[in-house]
Amino acid sequence: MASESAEPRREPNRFTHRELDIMSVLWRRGSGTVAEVRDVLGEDVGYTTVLKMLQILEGKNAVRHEKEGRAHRYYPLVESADAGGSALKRVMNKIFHGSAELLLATLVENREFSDEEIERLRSILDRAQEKEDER
Amino acid sequence: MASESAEPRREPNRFTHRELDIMSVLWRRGSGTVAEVRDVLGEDVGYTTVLKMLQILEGKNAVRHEKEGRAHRYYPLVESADAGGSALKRVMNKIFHGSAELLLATLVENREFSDEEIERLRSILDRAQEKEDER
DNA sequence: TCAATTCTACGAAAACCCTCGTTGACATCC
DNA sequence: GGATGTCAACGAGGGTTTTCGTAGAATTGA
Repeated sequence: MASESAEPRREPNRFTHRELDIMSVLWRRGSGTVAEVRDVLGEDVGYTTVLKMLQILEGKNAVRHEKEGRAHRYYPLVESADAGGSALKRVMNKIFHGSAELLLATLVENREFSDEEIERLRSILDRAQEKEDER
Repeated sequence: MASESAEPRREPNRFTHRELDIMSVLWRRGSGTVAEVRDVLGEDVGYTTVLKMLQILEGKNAVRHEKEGRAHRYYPLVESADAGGSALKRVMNKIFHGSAELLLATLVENREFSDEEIERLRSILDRAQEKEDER
């Protein structure tokens, strides 16, 4: 039966939907007040809702805030690269059987890339290979 | 009779956590009974829990089942490539600012790929480019 | 036949996620 | 001063997700 070690702890860098919406804004802008974040999200999300989510995220150590006049300015503590790495790993393992190739194939299949874009993608692989070769 | 109501409907191919765990097993194995799925997930998930999730997934048309003896055998209806495409798009937009390059860079950074793997990734790009050139 | 096992069905509890109403603090403008 | 606007805090409501207890049907084995 279930080991009762308590901790229904979530794996790190896992965000719910709304949390991700909000983190996304902070990553893009670097920081944001409640009002600023809300502006980006659209007026159909209540002010207090955004505030609450930011407070929840703060409780999870995903953001921190500083006083700015009478308001709070929130900063992301979790890096988007980290969150992205976790998310990609999850997607790769759960959906693509752990295969990066399958993942990449799906990516390029679902979106039409121009020659230049593909060139840039290719150069990312080149750089990775150089690093590999150095070892 | 104005059926207005703004669809709280979820975008297609979006799975919750547990749902994804279960779909993942079905994608890997091709199909599974409740007991089989549960074996893969580990004994810390209750039998009836797995059954319930499969029934929920069936209600969402993500799986179907056939009778097999006294048990049910479940088959995925949603393709992993479709779910993967949606998931990648979401990750790319929310976390990587819509940039496939950033996504790929993070992917190759987080995991060490061998030369052969990188070669295969490269050939995926080659194929995509050929298709592009044909147009 | 009886007991144990293995299965589905159902319902509801528990946990979590998201939302917003309300309050009170402070600031500004008249 | 009083009205108005912006802000954080708190708490609770409602929805969704995840879990499991219980019941009953079918099968197996003694």
